[in-house]
Amino acid sequence: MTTRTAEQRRLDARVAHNRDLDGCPGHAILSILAERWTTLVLEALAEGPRRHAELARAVPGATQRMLTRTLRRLERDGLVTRTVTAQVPVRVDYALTELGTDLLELQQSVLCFGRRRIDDIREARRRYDSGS
Amino acid sequence: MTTRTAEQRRLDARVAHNRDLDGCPGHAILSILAERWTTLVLEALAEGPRRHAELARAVPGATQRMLTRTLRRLERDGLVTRTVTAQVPVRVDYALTELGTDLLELQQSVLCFGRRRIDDIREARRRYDSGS
DNA sequence: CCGTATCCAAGATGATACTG
DNA sequence: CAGTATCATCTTGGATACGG
Repeated sequence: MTTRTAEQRRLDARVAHNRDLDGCPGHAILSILAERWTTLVLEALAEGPRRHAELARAVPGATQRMLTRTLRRLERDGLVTRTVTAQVPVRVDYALTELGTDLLELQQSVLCFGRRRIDDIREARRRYDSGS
Repeated sequence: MTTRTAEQRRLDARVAHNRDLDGCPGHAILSILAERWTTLVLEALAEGPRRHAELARAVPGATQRMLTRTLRRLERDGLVTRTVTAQVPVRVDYALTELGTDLLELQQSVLCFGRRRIDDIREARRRYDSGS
């Protein structure tokens, strides 16, 4: 007896659907870009390789922990390279890959859209918040 | 005596920098798009107005709570309109605004990028994860 | 200089049950 | 049909201190 309730069918649909979601290329990209420090780090690398300490200065909002974490993820995703030079103290350089440069361009489109439309969004929020 | 320690100066810089960050148009857009159900709801509305229940069917992954929450935020941001028709039972229609349609186009660019590059990213992840 | 480990707060999401 | 309320869980991000 396969008497699944309507409730059960809905749950199954959700599970299946969520599997699809995780495979969506769009969401993969968004989850990379939307991480708090990703965009700033990519921008800081736009004009050439930078040492860890230089990036820390270029992105003063990030704690060292978050900067390192962000860089590790970008490296894992093939967006930046990490080069360690053995000296005392150690030297570490980061640079954009071709893939990283490509993503940076998309990031610029998002920024352009934001600049073009952010006022409309903020205005809508004001109206909504005052209306209720 | 303004003897702020270097530690204190760094903290101040972070605070100031983070204020700037929150005002960045790019991050505002990304925080909208990156919410889990935003893209799917916008897509479901691409071809015309939909009732709440129709959206629930179009986005089966979302619970009713999340669907309502997502729609409320999109409404607040001026991306969709919400129209209530008094009848029994009540009828609620959602539709994209011009601003919402505009954002949907940006969303398509992100999706295109993902489709074009996702394999490179996944390959990079495999390499990274196997290498370490 | 560069990175890691620990602890913690806040927000996002989800499960579930209930209402006009 | 559409929405709300409550509670649990997971993920992000931040503070702080320590290590090679």
